[in-house]
Amino acid sequence: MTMTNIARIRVRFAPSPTGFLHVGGLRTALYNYLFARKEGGAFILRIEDTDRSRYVEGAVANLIETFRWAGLEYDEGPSKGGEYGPYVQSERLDVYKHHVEQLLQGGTAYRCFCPPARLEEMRKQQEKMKVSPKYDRRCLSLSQREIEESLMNKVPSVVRMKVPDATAIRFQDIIRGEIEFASESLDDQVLMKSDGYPTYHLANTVDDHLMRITHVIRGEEWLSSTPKHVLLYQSFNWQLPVFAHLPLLLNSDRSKLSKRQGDVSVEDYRAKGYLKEALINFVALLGWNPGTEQEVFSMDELIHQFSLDRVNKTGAIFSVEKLDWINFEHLRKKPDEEVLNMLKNELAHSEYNNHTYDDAYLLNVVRAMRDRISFVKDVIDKSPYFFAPPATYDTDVVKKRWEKETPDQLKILAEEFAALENPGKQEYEAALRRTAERLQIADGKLIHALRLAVSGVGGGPGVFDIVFILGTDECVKRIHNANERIAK
RNA sequence: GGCCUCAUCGUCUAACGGUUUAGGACGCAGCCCUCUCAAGGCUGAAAUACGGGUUCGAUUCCCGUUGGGGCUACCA
Repeated sequence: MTMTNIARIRVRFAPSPTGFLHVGGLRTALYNYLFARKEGGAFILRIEDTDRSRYVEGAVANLIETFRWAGLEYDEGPSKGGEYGPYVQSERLDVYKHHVEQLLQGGTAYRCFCPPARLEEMRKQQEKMKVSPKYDRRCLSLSQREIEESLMNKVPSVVRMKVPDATAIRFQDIIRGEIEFASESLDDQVLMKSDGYPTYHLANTVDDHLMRITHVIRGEEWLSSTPKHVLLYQSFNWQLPVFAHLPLLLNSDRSKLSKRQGDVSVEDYRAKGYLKEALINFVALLGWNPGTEQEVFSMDELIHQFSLDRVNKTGAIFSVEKLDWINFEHLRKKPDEEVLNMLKNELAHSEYNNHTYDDAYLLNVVRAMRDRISFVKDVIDKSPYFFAPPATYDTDVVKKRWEKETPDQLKILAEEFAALENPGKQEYEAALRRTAERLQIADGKLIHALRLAVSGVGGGPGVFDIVFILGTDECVKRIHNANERIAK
């Protein structure tokens, strides 16, 4: 029996449904997930759709599907439910209304009837005078009667937070230590918009409290809004959660990771053929490391080793070279049969989708190619000759390896192959070496010519592996083809 | 501009005042292996932004400079 009465750890990922899940979002979600699983806590998904103008149809379904693909299973959230739902903010409007009312009563918030045009004009003036744009609190001095009158006349209004004067707002961040803001630097933030929807600041803090969130783990872009949230917690007299602001993911020029400079959505990487294990592994390492030299992790290993105090502070550039290597590492760990299934799926979506290949054949192809690829679809791209006879012959290789006596030599080799009975890889090799000796040419010369004839290219698995996989008949056919089509 | 924040190889990072000629990984180059291409093995080039302190001793602590980033909406 321990003396601690610390509540069960609860964390959340709270995206707004404005499009596809960003890799930065994936990392934030992952750290939340890893932390929850490591600590035996709960991982909650909450949709922050309070900006109706940016809402994208289908974004939530897409997000949920991406989570499912990535293996980020949430304990509470949309289409799953939970004790503290609903988990979609647009379904919680009455909750926010109620809480804003409370703030109004308590005097830590006030109504503002200023038209947008006035605010804009004011902001322009302030910028011109090089002072930081802030609301001038004109509506703070409205009398009760004036407020009621405007309300009655249905003058559009918002509710603003009343930031206290001359106060230092301090909070602890697990990753960054103590952070302090002067209240003067804070604007009287809008909490409730004129359309009746809350702003992020209000909805987010109210929900975090109501949903018993213990740790707020989010991107660094929220660091400067945190004092506003702290103020809100204080106004409600609520206990502060623990904050952890994650370093940002950056473009190669060190600006905040964005579109226009390459792929940023998880879907893009999924479509390119990256394994979910690789993407997860890679983003986990962007801002965190276990302190050992291990670089390749399964999800379970990440869960066991993850800890927030090994998250670092510097933004990390998302560069794909290492991701490719990690993908290769994860791919090579998969059993042949699993790669086979992925290959069949790739074939179904390739130009060879009207051919059928039997599993035993494809399994041989997989075994021959697995060390040579980073992506399953590379099997098709790098060795199309396993799926159709060569359509062309690499001209550089032809120039280097194809001589005028080559066709005759290959013809003899083909006859030699044809005479073999149920040959294996070794028998093909023996036959070739025998032939080379008989013709008094170097083994290599015949090998290279054979490779070109059956595959059309100069690289790939061992040539006897290729020949064995293709089979005698196919190879003989291809040799004759090559002899006819390669002129020199 | 203001506020906040960050600063080790090209990139991801290790080092929590001394065991450091600053370690690992990706990428890059070379060599070995080899029928080619890979994989694998070995080797190499490559970093503490700058300037002051503190200390017997600073990558590590403090201050400043510079540079980067975030925020500065009735967006999240």
